[in-house]
Amino acid sequence: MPAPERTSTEQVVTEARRILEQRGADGLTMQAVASAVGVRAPSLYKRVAGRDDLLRLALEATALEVGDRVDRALAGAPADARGALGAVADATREYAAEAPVAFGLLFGPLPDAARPRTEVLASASAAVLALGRRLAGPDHELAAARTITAWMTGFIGMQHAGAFRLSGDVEEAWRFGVEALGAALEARRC
Amino acid sequence: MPAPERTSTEQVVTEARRILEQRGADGLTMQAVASAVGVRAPSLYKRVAGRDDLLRLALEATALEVGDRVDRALAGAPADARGALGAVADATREYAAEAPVAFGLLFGPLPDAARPRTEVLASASAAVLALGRRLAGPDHELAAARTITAWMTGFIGMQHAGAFRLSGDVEEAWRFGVEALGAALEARRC
DNA sequence: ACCTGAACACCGTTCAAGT
DNA sequence: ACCTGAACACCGTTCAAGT
Repeated sequence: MPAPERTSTEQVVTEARRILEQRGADGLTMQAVASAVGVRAPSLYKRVAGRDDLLRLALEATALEVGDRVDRALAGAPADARGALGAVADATREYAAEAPVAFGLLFGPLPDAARPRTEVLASASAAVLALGRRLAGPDHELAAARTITAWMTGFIGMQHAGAFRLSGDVEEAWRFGVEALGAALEARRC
Repeated sequence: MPAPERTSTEQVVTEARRILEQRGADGLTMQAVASAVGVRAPSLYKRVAGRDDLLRLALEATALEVGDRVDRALAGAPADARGALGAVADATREYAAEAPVAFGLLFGPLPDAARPRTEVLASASAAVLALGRRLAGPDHELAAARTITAWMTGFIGMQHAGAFRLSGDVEEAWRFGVEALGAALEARRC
């Protein structure tokens, strides 16, 4: 005797991401998600293996969206490599401002079951890898891409953690970093 | 009628940090800490306001220890600014390897009550501020310090999140970043 | 003054029973 | 085939009662 589906994995993940941003990581409970999609908590286990699995799906969706945003920003970016770096960095930072909780969790300490799979992270950062090659040349493409990603995610994390609250111009520090990194990576090209 | 103290705030925080690293953030429960220090969970509320408050104390202790390590590394570092940057970066990364969970949480999304106070983060990063001045000069000291901290914490976070798992030499990427940043920041001095 | 057991509201998760 | 209520083990937190 079939029973009608009252929700879908997609809707479950969408609501999970909304709740994550609105109520924080602690607010992401199975009951909150269930009530948002109109079922009871046990029904969610037909769609996901558990809370950590649901968190992983939410974070992977976030990672893929970051990748999309970066791709789109690159399409409309200046032709020079340093201009492209600025476009990638700004697009990433803008996205992070829209989904700060998920973005912050992406590179933080997580239970294994909640950790985004490496392939998903890799596919989401393919554009940054190409940017590393444009800036620093093929010999240093991976190291350059990692330097860029590390700086961006670190800066954004510090900003949302309030580490910049006391003083100084955050925008200026961001532009300073973009320009310093762009110059440094180009100088390493061989 | 006084009752003897069976534990202390210091011991509670020490055990909380140990449990945090051994069992992860989810493993840090009031009951686990209470049993480690030899009392029942409700007794912990004589020492801390709640779980988030205890987490904050643990993270602040971690931040101060990072600062100590960096200070000591600087004392034995080469006299040139770029050598000092390498010493600071390596000391930070070594400490993060010893306490990856706490270090990763430090700049991640946290409930307000668990977030380390800005003054504590600032005092722990005073040495990096001085390093920023040595590298980039007084006009850019804050922006340079933020660039350094952002890159270090981002890199370390990515490493522990497993973002580097697939390929490439992580050590090479780290040294590449240190050298690129050192050169870039020195070039901005005026 | 600190510690405790008992209690409360809430979790994640399992599972037999419904349709 | 999916959904549900009931149940279980576990949380954080409060508080009256013990010493």
